[in-house]
Amino acid sequence: MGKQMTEMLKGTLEGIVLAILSVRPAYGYEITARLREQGFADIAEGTVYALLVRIERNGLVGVEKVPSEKGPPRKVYSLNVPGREYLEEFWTTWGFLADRLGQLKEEGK
Amino acid sequence: MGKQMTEMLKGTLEGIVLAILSVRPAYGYEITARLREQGFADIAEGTVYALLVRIERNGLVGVEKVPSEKGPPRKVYSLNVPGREYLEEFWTTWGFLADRLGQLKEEGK
DNA sequence: CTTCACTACTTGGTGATACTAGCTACCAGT
DNA sequence: ACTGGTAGCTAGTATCACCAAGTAGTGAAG
Repeated sequence: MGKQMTEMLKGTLEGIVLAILSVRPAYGYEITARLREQGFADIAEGTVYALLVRIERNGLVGVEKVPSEKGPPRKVYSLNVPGREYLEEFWTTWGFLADRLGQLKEEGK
Repeated sequence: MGKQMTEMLKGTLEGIVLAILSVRPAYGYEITARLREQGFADIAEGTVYALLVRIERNGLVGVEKVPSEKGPPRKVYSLNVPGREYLEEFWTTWGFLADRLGQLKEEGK
């Protein structure tokens, strides 16, 4: 997309990935692919991997190495309890923001 | 609020301010006050001023200096044509993101 | 008349985040 | 041997909001 999307993703991409992981565990390459399918066509692979390292370091996910038939072993991430709490906070924050924005959009027309 | 909100505001605060200006021209101090009323209690003044400088530099707004009875002269910003186009793009981008997030939230429960 | 409070704008430095642009490595098919 | 798909990693860059402090003007309180 463009610069606007890039900036908007700051702060939300983390929540998006956590939300994906809340459905079921997944590994980086898979998450990137799913994002692309969902319309986030130009999210760089490197971005996702860096984000995964970060949320692991912050203790929001657990990791398990699983061998793959095609290529190097996968690092499968799964949301843990602190991760779920963090995701809840994310939805609250997002809800507040979406409310304000929705209101502003109404006023603007 | 917290770190999540800070990060989420990146990219959206600009749109929020442009949306405020799309209703009618305003100056920095006024915009800050209005944001606080609207629930963005802890947006730093410096942040708003820096943002205004940026959108002026990017040619999205016009500026007019207006004397004030109380304090230094006000710099009144008004949205120009490129600014309105940019705001349109912002709403499109926001709409896309809000859609995806809404869908993800559904799947997650 | 000096201090305080409110109005109004400015500036330098910091931290967090996504992007760019590469790289390593494993496997299958041509 | 080479290509393409799978899978993960890294260094450097740009952008953005925040923090902290400062500059100025006005009016009211002491």
